[in-house]
Parts: sequence; structure tokens; C-alpha cells
Amino acid sequence: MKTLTKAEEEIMQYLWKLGEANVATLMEEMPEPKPAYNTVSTIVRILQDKDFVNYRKQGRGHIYFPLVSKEAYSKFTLSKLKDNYFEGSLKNMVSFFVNKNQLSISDLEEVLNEINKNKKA
Amino acid sequence: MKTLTKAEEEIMQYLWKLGEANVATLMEEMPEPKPAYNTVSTIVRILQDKDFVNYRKQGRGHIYFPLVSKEAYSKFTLSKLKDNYFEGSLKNMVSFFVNKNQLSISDLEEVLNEINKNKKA
DNA sequence: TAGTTTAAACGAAAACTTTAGTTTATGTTT
DNA sequence: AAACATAAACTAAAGTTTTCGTTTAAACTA
Repeated sequence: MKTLTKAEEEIMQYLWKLGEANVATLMEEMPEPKPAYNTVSTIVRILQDKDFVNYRKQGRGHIYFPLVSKEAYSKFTLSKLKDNYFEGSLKNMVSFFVNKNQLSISDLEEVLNEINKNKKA
Repeated sequence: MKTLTKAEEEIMQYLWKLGEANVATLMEEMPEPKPAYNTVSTIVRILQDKDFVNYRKQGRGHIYFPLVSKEAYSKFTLSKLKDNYFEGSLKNMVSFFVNKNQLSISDLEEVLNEINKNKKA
């Protein structure tokens, strides 16, 4: 999977949020100062080249939608982070959170409980 | 904290690994095809500007060392990932790992055990 | 201390990313 | 069907990052 540049990733975030959108809709979502229509249009086309989006035709325009899910891309990104910063061990990564007190033990227990709950159901 | 570009981050990885190094040592570590000496030298200087490294003089050269720890930078990077992909919730992030079966429940329990062990000690 | 060597600093070319104007194609309206 | 409107495609300029040749400075050597 190719990595996304900053501008590309920003557009993907809107597409993931919206599910699908044409360029005008994407622009509506974006905060001021909005980029030019052509700017967004170009980035979407680059995302097409990178196989991150595809489109269906509607009227005279295109409606774009993600080919790569947010999940898949976050998994990919986390995986790189894991390899580069935690010797490839996810366990190390989770331990890191807890040790940094960004994640409490009760949070962790809660995650476990939810999983066990789902198992029973 | 500034974000690092690809080339910058790669050099930081070597500095974190080595603790400290001059440009020649960094180059030794790098795989073929090695970049030009000047390339590495320039990147290190950019890292200086960004306050990621400092140096001490030795002989006629500089020995560079990290000012920002690998931990601090991974925390920073993970934090952005968390905000952009998990609605700012680390718990969501950990749940994601487990659901993707990248992290087993026994791993998670192991993390908990280790923490509890450390508490007692 | 003058000459030599080595490494950092500088500067600029090459590659890549971002932005947006112009052109082209295709629906839409009259 | 011709004129019009709209949006994608193309192109290129501007901005950033990466790469490395040249210059400058500093330490070592004779």
C-alpha cells in the first residue's frame, strides 16, 4: 500500500467520514480558508492513481468513494509505527500506553470485559 | 513538536539506536546504496534546526545525539494517529488491535499481570 | 606557522508535493 | 442541434524535501 501525503490524507478523512462525495461536497466540509476547486479535484485524481478511491458517474460529474478503508489504512500506519518504534511488538506498544498513564488499567480491563461479553453473546 | 520528514526520521532512528554518532558512523550503519556524506550531514543539520538533535565537538568534527527521545516522538506520533483514526480514544485503539486479532486476549492479560506484578514490588 | 586534511556550512539542482489556471469533454437547456 | 454550464483533465507554477557539489573553517602535521 502506498503512503499518503498530508493533503491526500486530509481528503481521505473526509471521504471516510462521508462515505462518498463529489468535489463540491468535499469542499463544503472543509474549513476556511477553502482551497480552490481544482486543488481538491487534483488531489482526488492522485488518490485515484494510488488506488485509494474510485468513482461512479452521476450527471456530469463523478462521485468518489474510498477503495481503502479507514481501518485498513490505520492498520497499515500502526503497523509501521509498531515496527519502527516497538520492535514489532504490539504488546510492547500497549504496555507503553499504560506505562505512560495514557491508558488506565481499568480501561484495559474494560476492553477485556467487552471482548468476553461479545464472546458469550 | 515539529514533525519529521521521511529522511529525517530515518536518521533519527539511527541516532536513537546508537545513542550518539558522527556522520561517518551514521553512514556505516546505513544499508547500500549509501547516500553521499553531504546528504547525511545536511539532514543532521536540519534536525539541529528542528531541535531534535544537538552535538558535542570532538577533534575536528561533531558528535550528534538526540534531544528528543524515541519515546517522546512515538508518543507524539501515536497521539496524532489516535486523534485522526480513533476519535481520540486510546481505548478504541487498543480494542481495534484486539478485534483485528493482531493482539490476543492473553497478550492483554499478560500486560495486566506485568503491571500488577510491578505494583506489588 | 604554512600546508594539508577533514568535516561542517553553504548553495543550488533534482525530485516530489501542493496549488490553481486553462483547456477539453460532456451533460443540460433552449 | 447550438449555445451554455459544469466538472474533469491537463499543465504548469510555487513550495518543500532530498540530494550532493563547492566553499569555508578548523584541527592536525611537518
